Amino acid sequence: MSYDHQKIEVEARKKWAGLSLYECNLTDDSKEPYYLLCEFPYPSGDLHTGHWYAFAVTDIYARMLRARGKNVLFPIGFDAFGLPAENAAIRNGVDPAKWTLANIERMKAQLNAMGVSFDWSKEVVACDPSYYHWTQWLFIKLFEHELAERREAPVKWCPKDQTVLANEQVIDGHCERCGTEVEEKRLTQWFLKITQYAERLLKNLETLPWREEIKEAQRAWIGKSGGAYLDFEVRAKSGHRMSTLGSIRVFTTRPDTLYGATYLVLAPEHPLVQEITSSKFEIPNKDQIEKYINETKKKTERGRSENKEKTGVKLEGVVAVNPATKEEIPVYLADYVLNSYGTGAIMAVPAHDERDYEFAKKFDLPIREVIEPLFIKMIGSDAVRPELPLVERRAVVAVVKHATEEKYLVLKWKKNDWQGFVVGGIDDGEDAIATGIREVHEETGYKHLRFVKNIGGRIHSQFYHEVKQQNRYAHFDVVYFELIDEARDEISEEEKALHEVVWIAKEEVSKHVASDEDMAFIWERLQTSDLYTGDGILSNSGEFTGRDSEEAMWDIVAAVGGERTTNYRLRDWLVSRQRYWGCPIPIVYDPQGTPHAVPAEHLPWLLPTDVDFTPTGSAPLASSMELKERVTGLFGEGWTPEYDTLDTFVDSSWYFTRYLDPKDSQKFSDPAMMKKWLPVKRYSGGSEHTTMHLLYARFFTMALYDLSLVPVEEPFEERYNRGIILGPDGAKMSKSKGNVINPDELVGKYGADAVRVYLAFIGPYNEPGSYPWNLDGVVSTRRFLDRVARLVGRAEGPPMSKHGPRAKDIGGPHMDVGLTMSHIERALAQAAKKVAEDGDRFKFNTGIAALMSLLNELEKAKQVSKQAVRDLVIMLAPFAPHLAEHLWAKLAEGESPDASDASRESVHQQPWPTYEPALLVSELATVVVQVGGKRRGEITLAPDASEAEALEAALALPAVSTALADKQPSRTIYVPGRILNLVP
RNA sequence: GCCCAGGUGGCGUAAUGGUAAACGCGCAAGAUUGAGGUUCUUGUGGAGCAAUCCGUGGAGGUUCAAGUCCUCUCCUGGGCACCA
Repeated sequence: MSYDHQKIEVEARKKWAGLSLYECNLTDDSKEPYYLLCEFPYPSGDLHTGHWYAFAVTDIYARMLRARGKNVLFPIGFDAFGLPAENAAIRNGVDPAKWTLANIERMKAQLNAMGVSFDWSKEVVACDPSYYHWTQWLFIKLFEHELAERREAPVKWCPKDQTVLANEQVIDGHCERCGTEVEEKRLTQWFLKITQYAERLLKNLETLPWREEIKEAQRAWIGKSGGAYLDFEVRAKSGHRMSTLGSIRVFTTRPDTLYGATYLVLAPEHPLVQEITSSKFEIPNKDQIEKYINETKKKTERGRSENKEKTGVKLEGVVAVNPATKEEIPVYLADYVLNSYGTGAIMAVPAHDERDYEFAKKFDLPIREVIEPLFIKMIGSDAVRPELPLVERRAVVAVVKHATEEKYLVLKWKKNDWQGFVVGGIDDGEDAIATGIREVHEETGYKHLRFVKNIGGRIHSQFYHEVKQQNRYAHFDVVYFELIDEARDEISEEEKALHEVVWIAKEEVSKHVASDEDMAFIWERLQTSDLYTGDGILSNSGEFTGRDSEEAMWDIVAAVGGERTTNYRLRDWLVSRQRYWGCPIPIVYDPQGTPHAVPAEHLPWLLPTDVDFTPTGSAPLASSMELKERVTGLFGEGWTPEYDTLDTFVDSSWYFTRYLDPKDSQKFSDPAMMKKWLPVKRYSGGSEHTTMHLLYARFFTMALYDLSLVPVEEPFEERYNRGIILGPDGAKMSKSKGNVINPDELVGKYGADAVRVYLAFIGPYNEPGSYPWNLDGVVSTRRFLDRVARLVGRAEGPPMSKHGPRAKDIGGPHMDVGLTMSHIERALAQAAKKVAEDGDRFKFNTGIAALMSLLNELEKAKQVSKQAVRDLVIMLAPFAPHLAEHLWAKLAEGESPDASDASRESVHQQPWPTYEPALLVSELATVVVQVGGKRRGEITLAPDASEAEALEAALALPAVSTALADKQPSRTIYVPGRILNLVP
């Protein structure tokens, strides 16, 4: 027997509509407030699986919290400005407003069909003038406090469509609509100064109880790096002499490598480039430079980084002076340097930076090593012993290649298992090559070596020398030899006893030297390049040579008059959009072109409707006569409107405050309600909003907090990112793959409740995983709901009022043996606890599992009290709201209506089942008996049985005595109610 | 390349350091049924007749005891990415 989901869904919704169950009374102080928030959707018109997952599952928690006595605010609205409406207008000539509002109506109906308990009385719609009135008002507040400003910035421009493109409309550097190559154009645009808040946005993350990965993503996005500004004098040729032209300021995180800076690189957009090329100075390759700058302009910043091959051009006739070495070094333009980060200029240190290295190799620039690696052994038997002094030694590592084969010489030390290349101390007056030859001869007998090269510079190593029993601080030269022939002298017995000489094939060497960090480093360096990007000991660095690079870094900055500073990857937030369907920027310009905020009495600053959407090369609002006339009428001749609209992320940066006072025409929100309800207790959303939306909303709140407009600095106390639902094939759902599951179809077939329960049951909600959609899963959750319906059908027992006897008091003679009423009571208590607790952690999958277990117990019982079934239905109600409502009514059939329950007509008004805490402690516990950690049996005891009792019971088990072989355990570990481990 | 999160039956997954696989799907056998479906019962990690042994990506380690803690490693997913 199966319930008729379509019928009961319609009936339930009819009932709820009459009761206004979900409307939150914001001013009710009798209950604890709980603000549960879902990201408001874009009204695309279709509710897809992702929406179901986002809203239906979060709704379970909203309903659960209401049952548990909280005053729950669970609002919803629409993020209704945005590109799709405008695209529809361009394609089909429909009015974006009409298109959007029609979609909203359709989505509302779909949302209600999910059985979601949103409080529609708080609804906000971002494109409604009553909402964007306050988006504009808040923007003006930011403008008045100089947190919004105008600046020139590039936009992506499609020359064929004559239109500005949003970043997401640029596919691989081409226009998504016509495929034309995208160009960059500079326009004066509005920015919000989020960078001023970079440090606070970063700092506050420490105190937010969010998942580490969400915080980490935000940290990466903010991208803080400490470093210094250093100034390089620039000289250029004028006539026959070089004369000073000024200085170039660079930003570097590695001022310790300054002595290795062998050239400078400027971003092609760097202001000095313009200055130099247009000045009287002689730049022989001016044409070449201009050509390069133009080529760069065509590329988007993205395109510049996609082409990994380094490009650039030398600024001929210009040199810079390295402030440390006083050397003249060349200056290049290259697009691997971005004008928007740091100062748009870098000092290039090819020996210690990967990108500079690549560039230097390509343009044949000098590579000067100034950092030598230092290895300090921290673990193992050769770890430095802190109590002993360090003994410094000059030494050599000799890497020797076999004469005829691709094999390398490795020594295996017998005493301590160490293996590596030949190592030896340099004697007085000896050079590294001679030392290498001598050591190889002494230790291996080979006598004909050909010196090939030094590998990199010196390396330094601190370790404990086990044979010599002292701490060593060795400074190694690394020399590479090839064997000329295999001629070999006999080696001394003494050396033979120390180590074994082996030849290792090239591929195997890394395995043999892996255990020793410096040997592994040497081998790696021989195989690849002489690039080293780590810290270490300074070399070739004048007075700083020999010092630790990290420790000497700020002294070097001071010595050249540099300035310590911090840089952020985060850029100011560009909010101007050359679009129609967005919030108009409430700014007008006076005849001199100075921007002024539209006075508050003229807000909302309405979006004009007489607009031509056909792309003409200027912003759509520029075509509105009404807007022009409005401005002239209000402010006078010569005044002009701002034609850009705001990024939709601005709309969504404050909507959660509007829910607290959605209809207010006097202020953006109510201060008392904000004080009571903010921050949002739990914010449920998608991981795609981890950086942009979440960071923007945090910035907005922080800025408004500073302006005393909101009472909290951080808007969201908890943030839960949901996983994603994949297609049945395990791939991301997409129309082109044909693996899209349409929820409507399943809802029609199995009912909204079965789909809700399935989505909740599929896995933990708040983990970043992804779950393939499995059709059988919906069938199985429907089966579970059918079983509950059947159980209600056979429920018996005396009618129970709220104040009547609890189930345990009415046990009586018809109980099944072993399934006493108290057994059922226990099962109910455990479920009530677990479902609530798992709900708090958004682990609805195990919550449902607990309900299924409870159902299994109730089904096993021959007689089930109505009270027990009622409790089950109440706990099921958040998951399957329609069915629970139906079953609740069925359970009440034939009972005389109790006056005191008039307000509890719906199952969704019922309190969560309560239970005696004592019921959670079972009478008997199964204790596992282990012998030596292996399971040998189990005993059943009272949960608080003593160790002696447990031991006695355990020793009575044959398997235990066999395993003990009649010996007494030397030790016993007893965890009451869990385990008894006997250690022989 | 760098950073983060994960790897557990045929599948989704569950396990405060304490019986690995709860709950469900699938599968198998049986009961009910005129048949199919539904429903119900039982079984279901691997090897073995059994006692028992082996099992949480792999290799080590800590512990009386490790899926869980530590080290290394491989794989998958996500974020960032020429950010100086």
